[in-house]
Order: sequence, then structure tokens, then C-alpha cells
Amino acid sequence: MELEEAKLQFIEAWGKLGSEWGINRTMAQVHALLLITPEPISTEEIMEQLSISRGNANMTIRDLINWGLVEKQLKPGERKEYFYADKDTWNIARQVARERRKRELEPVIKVLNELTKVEGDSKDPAYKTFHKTVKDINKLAANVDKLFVTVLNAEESWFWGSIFKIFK
Amino acid sequence: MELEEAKLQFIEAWGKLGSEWGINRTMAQVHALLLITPEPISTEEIMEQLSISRGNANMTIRDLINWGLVEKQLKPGERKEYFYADKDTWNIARQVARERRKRELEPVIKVLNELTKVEGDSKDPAYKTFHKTVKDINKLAANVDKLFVTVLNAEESWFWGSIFKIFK
DNA sequence: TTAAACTTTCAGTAATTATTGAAAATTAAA
DNA sequence: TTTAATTTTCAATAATTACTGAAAGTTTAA
Repeated sequence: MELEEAKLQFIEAWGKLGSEWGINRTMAQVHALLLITPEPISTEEIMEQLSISRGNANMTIRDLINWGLVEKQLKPGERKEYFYADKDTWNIARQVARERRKRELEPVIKVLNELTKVEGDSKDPAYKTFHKTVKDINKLAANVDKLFVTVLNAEESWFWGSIFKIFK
Repeated sequence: MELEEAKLQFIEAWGKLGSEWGINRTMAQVHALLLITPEPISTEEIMEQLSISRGNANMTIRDLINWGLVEKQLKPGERKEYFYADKDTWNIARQVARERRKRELEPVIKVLNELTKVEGDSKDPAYKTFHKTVKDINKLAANVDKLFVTVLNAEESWFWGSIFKIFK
């Protein structure tokens, strides 16, 4: 396989995976492109390589920067902005985990906490089932959250740090 | 808060979380409804409670059955089918992990493995970056996969079993 | 200031994904 | 068989989500 074809395949694969995991396809594709590009590149180049519009490119890059996956670089004497991606996979995984925890997990846990407090007739099966399910799911969510935090801070804990080293 | 309102909130929260994690909203909502319903219920009841069409209800239920999250129950002497959800959160998490691994992770790992093999000029920065990134991401994906498998089989392993007990 | 180089915004449109509803298929009892 | 109860399918449509492109905004240099 040619390098050029391989690049396209990588971009496609990463894009597909992203969209299956709730990150929009273009965003994952731009990220993929930056991951396999040695030097920082401009919006123009991104537009060209992926055949997307300026507007789309611009917004996608901003999103990636907000996610902490991409950074801006200014070249002295030049007006144009250049972009590059952090290529350390551990950082990428951590960054994504951090964002999704904040954006999606935390709000749900908040709601579940509230719902745990709802009172009712403990003889009513509808109430009993509701209460038990919410409690269990709340616990699961809290544990997933705990897992995220653990992974995010794995470096600092000697116990988890050594466990997670297996996965690095 | 009233039980009925709380139920709606739970269904909404679970639906939202589902859609953020690549499971379609209705599917997550039907699942939520079944989770908080003590007895198996019919398609009719699901349609009513969630105000969805028969077609939608039917297809969604089939999907949930395929995901291993819902089961059918036939009442003797009745034609109608009734459905209920497994309420053990550990099973739910495991089942979802199992399916997503199979459907999404495995195909990507296959592609990445191929891309790792692409050859090129080791002096070309474009090639070097491509190769390193693909190799790293492949490793990350393989590790996530390994993590999934470990979690899926945690019960059986003495070591991981005791680690994961912390999260049960 | 003006102008050129560039970035950002967003209304309109396109593409994708989900849902409906009615017709077809299946099942089982009469 | 026929009929009634039920489930399944799928073309049409609705809802959602993503993208475009041009206009407005910003920045810097002359």
C-alpha cells in the first residue's frame, strides 16, 4: 500500500471510530490528519487535504483546541496560524477522558443523585424497582467516574501508577 | 418530586447519556423504561409510555435483545410478547462493553494492524510520523481492547477480580 | 487611515439518522 | 381453510446534525 493511501485510510478509520464514540467525524479526521503530519499546518492545508470548507475547518480546529488535543503555533513574521496535535497517545486518551467526564458523566451523576432522594411507598413495586435501579445505576456511574479520575491521576498514585503501567 | 416525574427524568437522563455514547436515544430510553418497570411489559405499553410508533418500538426492542440487554417472556396461553431488562448493572456494563468491543474496536484494530505494515522511506518525515503515530495508536487501541477483555473476564482472574471488586 | 491578510460567524442548505404508519408476513386458534 | 391477533418490514417523511460560503470582524503593516 502507498503512504498516501494509507494516510487516507488512517484518517477514515479514526474518523469512524470518533463518530461511533460521540466525537464528530470531521473533528476526528482533522485530528487524525494532524497526528500524522510532522509539522504544524495551516487552515488552508487542512481544508485542502480533507476537502472541507473554511468555516468547517475553522470551527473544528477551535473545538479541537477546546478539547485540549490541538495547539496553535505562530511563526515569527507570519500572520497565518499553524496547528499541530499532541502525539502522545497517553495524553490523548487522558484528555478525551477528562473532557467527556466533565461534559457527560458529571451532569448525569448529578441527576441520578437527585433521583436517589425521591421518596415513595416502599410497598409499591413500581417505587421499589425504580429506587433500586436508580441507586444501582448511580453507583455504577459513580464508579465509572472514580475509574476515570483514577486513570487521569494514575501517574501520581504509586499503586494505580504501577497497575496502569501495564497499559502504557 | 413525584415518582412519575422522577421516572421521566430517569428515562431522559439515560437516553441522553446513551446518545452521547453512540447508542441511539430511543434504544436507551426503552432500556431505561424496562429497567424501572418491575414486571415484563408488552410492545403496546412501551409505545404508550414513550409515545413512539409500533415500528420504532419493535425495532428498538429487537436491537436491545441483540445487545443482550433485554429478554422476551411469553406468558402461557397468551399470544403477546412481554419484555424485561436484566437489572444487574455489572451485567449491563459488561454486555455493552462486549458489544462495542466487537462492533467498533475490533474492526479498527484490524485496519491499524494493516497500516502498521505499510513501508516507506525511513528518511521521509511524513513517513516517519505516520508510522510512529499508527504504531502508537495501534498500541493504545490494543491496550484498550486488553482492558475490555480484562474487565469482561475479571471474575475469573484472581488478581484482576480483586482489583475490580473495588468498583463493584 | 486604508488596505491586505487572515479569522470568525451564522443563515441557509445538504447529508445523515431516526421515526412513522400502513401493508405484508407470521402465528395459532376456531 | 378462514380469521383475528400479533409481529415485522420498509418506503416515505420528519428531525437532527453537519457543512458551506459569503459577509462581517480582526489584526497588522504601510
